[in-house]
Amino acid sequence: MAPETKKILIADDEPDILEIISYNLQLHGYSVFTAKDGEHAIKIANEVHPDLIILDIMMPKKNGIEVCKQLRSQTDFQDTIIVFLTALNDELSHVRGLEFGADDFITKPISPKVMVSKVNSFFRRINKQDSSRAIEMGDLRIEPEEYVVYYKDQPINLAKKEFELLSYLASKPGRVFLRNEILNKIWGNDVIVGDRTIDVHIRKIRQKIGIDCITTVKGVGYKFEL
Amino acid sequence: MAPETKKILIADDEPDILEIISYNLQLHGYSVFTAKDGEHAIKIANEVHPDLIILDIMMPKKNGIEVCKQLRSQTDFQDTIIVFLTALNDELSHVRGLEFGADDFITKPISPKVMVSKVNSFFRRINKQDSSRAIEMGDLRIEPEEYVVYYKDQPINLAKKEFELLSYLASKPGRVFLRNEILNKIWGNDVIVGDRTIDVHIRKIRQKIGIDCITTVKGVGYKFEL
DNA sequence: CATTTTGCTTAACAATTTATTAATCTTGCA
DNA sequence: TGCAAGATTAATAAATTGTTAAGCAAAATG
Repeated sequence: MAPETKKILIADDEPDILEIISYNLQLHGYSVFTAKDGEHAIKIANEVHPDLIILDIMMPKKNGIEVCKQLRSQTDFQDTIIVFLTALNDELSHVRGLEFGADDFITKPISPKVMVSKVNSFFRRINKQDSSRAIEMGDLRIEPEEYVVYYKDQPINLAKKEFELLSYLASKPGRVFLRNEILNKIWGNDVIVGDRTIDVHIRKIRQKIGIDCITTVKGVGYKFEL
Repeated sequence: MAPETKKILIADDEPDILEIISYNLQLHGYSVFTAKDGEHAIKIANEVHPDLIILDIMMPKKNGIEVCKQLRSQTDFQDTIIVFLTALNDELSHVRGLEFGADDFITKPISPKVMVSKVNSFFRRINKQDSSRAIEMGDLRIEPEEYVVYYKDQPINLAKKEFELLSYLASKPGRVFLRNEILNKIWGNDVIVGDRTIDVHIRKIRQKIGIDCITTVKGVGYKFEL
C-alpha cells in the first residue's frame, strides 16, 4: 500500500545464491535485502518490513522455521508473505513449515528465471487479496476497486489515505490495530509523521461516514466495529 | 473454510449421551456424526472430515487417546479440533491427552447447554485463526486482539493497564503472582509506583467484570481463578 | 500557465480518559 | 483489642486523543 516498490528479504547462508537471486529480482524492479543467517534475517525484517520474506530452512544461528515462527508471533508480520526454500525431497520441512505459518515453498535448486516468476505470482496473489474483495458490514460497504465506501448504498468519497486506513481497519473487524501497525501499513515504516496525523484522518473518516464505526482503544490503537 | 455448517464427530460408548448431545448440537445448526467406539470413530472421521472431534477417553476397541494419536498422525487432521471427554478428576488423562495433541477437555458430567456453549467457543476460536491466544475460562473470554474481555459474550471494556493486568493473571489461572512480579511485568522494573496502585487496578477490574475472578492471597499477591 | 481545488500534515489547544496517590475504612487474626 | 494487609473512595495528576484551523504541495481545472 504505502511504498510502490515491493521489498523482499532473502535469507540464505550461501552468498552465491543470495547474489544471483537478488540481482535478478532487482532487475525486475524489486527492492531486495539479504540476510546470511536466521538472527540476521529477523533483524533486517524488523528494520525494513519486507512485503515478502524468503527463508532458507537450513541456516546458521536460527533455522528458517524458527525465524518464521518468531516473525509470525509479531503482529507486524501477520500479513507478510513468508515462503521457504527447501531441498527437493524434504517432506518433513514442508509439513513443519506449514504448521508455523509459511505461505508456500520454493524447492531448490531453482533458476533465477523461475524464481522471478514465482515472486511475481506471490505479489499477484497478495494484490488480489487486498483489493478485489469488497468488505461489507451492516449498512457499510467498502469497494476496493472503486475506492469508494457506501453507506446505505449512498457513495461516500474518502481521500486515498482515509480509504486505505478504513480498509485496513475493516479488514479485521474487532481487532485492534496499534498506532504503529497503522503507520507501518499505511504510511510505510520509513515515513515519519506527527502524532496527531492518524487522529485527524480518523476524524475525517468518522465525519464523512457519519456513523460510529471506529472505536478508540486508548493507549493502544483503533479498531473497526459496528 | 469451505462448508457453512460445521461438522462435529462425537465418539462415546453410551448411546444416551450420544443422543442427547447430538440432538442439542443439531438444534444449534451443527451437523453431527456419532461413533460408538474408537475404531468406528476413526472410520467416520476419515469419511466426513469433521471440523471438531469430541472423544470420550474410555471407549471399546480403541480408547480416545489412541484415536487422537492416530488421527493426528494423518496430515488431514492436523488442523482439526480434537477435545476429550474426561471424568472430573482424571488428571492423568488430561496430561496424556495434551501430549497426544488434544486441544482441550470437557469434563463429565456435562449439561447439553454447557456442551453447546463450549462447542460454540471452539468454533469462535477456530474462526479467529490467528487470535488463538484468546484465553477462555468459564463465561469469561479474554481477546487480546480486540483488547476486550467478554463475560457471557457481553463485551466489557477495560483500560489498558487493567486489561494487561487481567491478561497477565489469567495467563496462568490458579497461579499466584507476587506483587513484585506484577509490577515488573505490567509497569516495568524501573517504574516506581505506590503500594496501593495495584490494588486500585484490581478493584476496577473486579468492579467492571462483576464476578469474583481475582483472589487475594494476603501477604503474597493475586491470582486468577473462577 | 495561472488559478482553484483537494488532500496531507502539523501545531495549538480542548476534552477526555486513565493512572496514581493519599486518606479513610474493613477485615482477619495473633 | 490492636495491628497489618488490603479495600475503597475521591481527588489530583498524567497521558492520550479529539478538534480546529492553517500552511503547503500536488493535482485538477479553465
